[in-house]
Order: sequence, then structure tokens, then C-alpha cells
Amino acid sequence: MDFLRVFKALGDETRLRIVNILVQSDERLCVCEMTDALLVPQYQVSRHLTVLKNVGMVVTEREGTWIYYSLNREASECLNDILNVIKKHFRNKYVDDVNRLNERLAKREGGRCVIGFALTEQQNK
Amino acid sequence: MDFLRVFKALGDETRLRIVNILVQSDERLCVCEMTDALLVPQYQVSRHLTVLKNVGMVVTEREGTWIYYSLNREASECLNDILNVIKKHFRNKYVDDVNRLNERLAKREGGRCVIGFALTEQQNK
DNA sequence: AATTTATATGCCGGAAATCGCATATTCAAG
DNA sequence: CTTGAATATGCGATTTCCGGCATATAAATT
Repeated sequence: MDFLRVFKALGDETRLRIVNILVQSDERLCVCEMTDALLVPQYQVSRHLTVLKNVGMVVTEREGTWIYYSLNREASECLNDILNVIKKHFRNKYVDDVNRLNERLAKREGGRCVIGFALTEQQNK
Repeated sequence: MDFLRVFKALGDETRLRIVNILVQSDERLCVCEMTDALLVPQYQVSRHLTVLKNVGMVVTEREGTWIYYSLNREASECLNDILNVIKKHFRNKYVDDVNRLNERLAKREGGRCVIGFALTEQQNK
């Protein structure tokens, strides 16, 4: 675990918001759910997730067309400590992101995302 | 305390090394001591310290020509948590920096830096 | 095989950060 | 008030990072 690269990764606001919704919800999330929660273009979410993955902070899990991202809790104790600091101190930061995420998660069926971008067409495709 | 700016600050290796020797030694340090410990040009150390100060991570204390920098432990609980994570997990990273720092601190008199750059002229002034 | 849907990526321009060098500032001492 | 020592800073050049747009990939469905 390269701490320097971890801090570099957390030094971008979009990536910090991504990590935040992952750590606050403690759920695996697919790209379209994050896109709706953060109100950021899909290609940006995807790009930043690639950075987080290269650093080793998140892992992926494919289910058909959907790809679920979750925090890499088995990576190292240090990463977990950092994530816990974020979880503890970010409760009242980026609350709108978390609220939008919860609305989105309420539309899951059987614990899975089933609507994709059906409801939100604002990601200029 | 702006977490994003803190992570940005920690996302540079020289600044991370500065914070590390501050947190490992738990001492106030002057610029020339850090310069000798990190083997980095004086103007770089000074520049990066300005960044850390603007973020609120360090505070200064002047004594004559010398300026001592120390971690801002009263800033916020969150910053302290982050610093403690660094202290805990960086024990075996940048060990050379810490060793050189300890050699330098051994030359203090009455808890104060008294030699400046007298011994090391490698900072191309 | 063609289409649709979710996700990823190549390319470019602009903004921001960093470095190296020189020089400026600040304080103390003679 | 000049000198010397410790620290800070203005500037130009280089690099690195990020956004926007278009398009590509991959899997499922028909």
C-alpha cells in the first residue's frame, strides 16, 4: 500500500466524494448509482474509479453489464484506519451526496441495481 | 479544517516526509534541521512548509533568526486522527529521514538549534 | 448479428502544481 | 549601518492533473 498515492488519490474532490459515499453507505455501488448520487458525468466517475482502483483502494465485481465497486477492506490496516477517519469525520460533509444515494439505493431490487440510467438522462450521453 | 486541502497537502512526497519527521519526533523543528534530515534544498523545504501552514497543519514560533515549525495539535480532532495514522504506520517508512534528523537533533544545545547550516553546505546557496 | 445498456478510454486543451535559480526579507551581532 | 546567517519569495519553465467530448468495449436481449 503506497500511502503517498493514497493521499494523492484523496486530494481530488470528486474522488473524495466517491470514497465518502462508499464508506458512509458501507455498500457496494455501481457506476450509475454513484453518477446519480454525485451529479457528475458518468465518464468522470468512471475515470476517478479507475484511479482509486489502481491505488488499491477499491475492488470491482461484475454482474452482467453492471460493475460494482466496493472499498478494499482487506488491503491493509493503514488504509482501513484512513477510511475510518473519513467515515467518522465526514458524517456532516457532502450530506446531499449521501441523501441522493439513499434515494437511489431504495430503488434496488434484491440488493441489486436494476434501473441503470433510466430515470436520469442528465449524463449527456 | 478543510479535509480536501489536507489530503492535497499530504499528496506531495516532500510534504509527506516533512509531516513524517514532525510526527515521529514529536518535536518542533527549524528549517535548517529539516533541510539536513530530508536532503532537499532549503527553498523547497520552506515552500512546502508554507503550504502546510496555509492549510493549518503546522504552526510557527520564532526565536531570533530561527523559525520553529510544529504540528498544529489544537487544530481539530480530525487532523489529529490523520496524524496519528501517519505516526502509527510510517514507523518503517522514510527511516533514513528520521535517522538523519536524530543525528541533527543530538547537536542541539538546551533544546535549541545552534548550528544552522554550519556543517552542511550542500544546500547550494 | 444487430441493438441496447452500462462502463471504459483515447485525445486534446487548459489549469494547476512543482522545481530550479536567483534574490529578497528578517533578525542578530559587531 | 554594514555584515552574516536563517528563512522566504518572485519568476520562468516544465510537468502533471483534470475536464470535456467523442467513441470504444463488453455483456445482455431480441
